[in-house]
Amino acid sequence: MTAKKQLLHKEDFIPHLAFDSVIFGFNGKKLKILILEYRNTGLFALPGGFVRRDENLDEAVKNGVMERTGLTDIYLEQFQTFGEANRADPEPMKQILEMNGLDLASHQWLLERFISVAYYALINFEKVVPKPDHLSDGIDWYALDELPPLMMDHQTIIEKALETLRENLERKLLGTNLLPEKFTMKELQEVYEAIYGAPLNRSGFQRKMLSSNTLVRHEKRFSGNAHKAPYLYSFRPDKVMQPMD
Amino acid sequence: MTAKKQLLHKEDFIPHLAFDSVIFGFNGKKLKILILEYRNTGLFALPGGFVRRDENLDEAVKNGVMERTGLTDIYLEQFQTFGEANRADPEPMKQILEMNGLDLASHQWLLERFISVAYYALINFEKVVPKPDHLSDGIDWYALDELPPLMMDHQTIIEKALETLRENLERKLLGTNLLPEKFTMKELQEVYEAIYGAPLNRSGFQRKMLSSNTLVRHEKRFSGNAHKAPYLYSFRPDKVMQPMD
DNA sequence: GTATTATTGTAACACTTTGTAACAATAGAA
DNA sequence: TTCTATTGTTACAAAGTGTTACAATAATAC
Repeated sequence: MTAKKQLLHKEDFIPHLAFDSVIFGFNGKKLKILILEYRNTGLFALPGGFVRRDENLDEAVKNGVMERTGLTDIYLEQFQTFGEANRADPEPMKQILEMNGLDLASHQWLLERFISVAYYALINFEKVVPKPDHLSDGIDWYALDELPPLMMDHQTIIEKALETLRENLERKLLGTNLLPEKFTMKELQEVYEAIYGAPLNRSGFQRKMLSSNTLVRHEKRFSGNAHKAPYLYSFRPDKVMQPMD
Repeated sequence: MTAKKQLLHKEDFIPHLAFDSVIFGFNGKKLKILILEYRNTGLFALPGGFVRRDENLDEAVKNGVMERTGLTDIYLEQFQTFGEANRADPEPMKQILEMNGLDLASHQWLLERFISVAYYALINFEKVVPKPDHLSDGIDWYALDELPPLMMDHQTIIEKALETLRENLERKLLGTNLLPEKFTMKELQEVYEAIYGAPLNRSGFQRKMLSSNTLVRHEKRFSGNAHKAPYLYSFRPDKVMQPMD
């Protein structure tokens, strides 16, 4: 057997503090989330990480999400900190360390209690090439209604993320971040419907969007189908709320 | 000189983790906040504290706010975690420790970086008897536009708290928590105006509140003044959102 | 008693927003 | 040329909002 590796040095990180990220993408039909699968354990979890001793919390999360998605410039929003004393069972983490051939003694700190600051991210589905982290061998998109059983309180974290996303959708024009630069009114409506989980009235939706003075109309898009071609739109950049301000 | 005391034992608490509370009260005219003044330092700060190693985060905050206000059953809501690497300057904390005659070596951990989870509380102004904590000799109500200069990023924390309170005011019927059990329509309107910082239309406010089906009308209140007596109202308990769920 | 004053509850009106259905325009296929 | 699916826009009713007006009324002054 090879010597056990050390990967996460205790002295580099703030102890007992972690972050988790709920990374939303929209594939044209459904709202999806990136989920990690840990090597040989059958354990699924949200992408997360730890905060270096001299690193801003926001930066740590930004870096973590960048590494998983390959994207810079990501819409990221902190939504809640989870601090129940018993939110983590150390057993699964122990399994993960063992399966990765890591030295248990020097990674003991990972089995202790963690307070986790949770963020959600909105990304353009088409641009992402998901990449597993050091401890996992799989990362994949899962629809909200087809999630695997998740570690710890990650199911709760996702539910809270979705709740916050719904509350902020219109106020912060979050639709932008889930769509390509230019999109049709129908595509925009489908994003809204995927997030709300309910159909919206086509006419009313169009009227509200147009009257909100947040869209710029561009050329039509000819899809090759036998019907009237829709206009393309983009969001007025000055109307879109920036992340983390 | 007496031997230096030890008050906060490092081993009892989660390191690098704190909480701060923005405790709102309404005195009938203005929205106010509880601010601590540290002994002989001229330093002002939000009431806060640390989390014991086996204690739920929410519980730690609840206990902290209970100690400052003397109230149980407080409306508390977590709204943001502040994790900038440089949010704290260790000097003021050093001063506070010295002025309290505390042993610097054993309290060294208090001078390190802290991530702070911020909560706001809404309380019935009349019922509170504010009590300073161990390190401070003063605690007082300050109107939002008359705050003293505050330590660290506490001014930012207050602004964010107010922003969140405004966003949640109607959706979560937060007005209840700042008023006595029974109140007049005018008093309710004054709470809203204090939070929004802007006057509201009397007739429209009344109509909206009554049509929202969230108020119960009780007997009139005769104030002894020469005009029509207003009805008293209370919120329908089943309509009021509970804290922390 | 009666008049007076300040405040409250409610109605009235215009105006805006929203829900819903309808209709004309149009890109491609038959 | 006709047909089909989808889109942009209009029309109309219903609901909601901003504003003004007015009647009701609790205490005081006379």
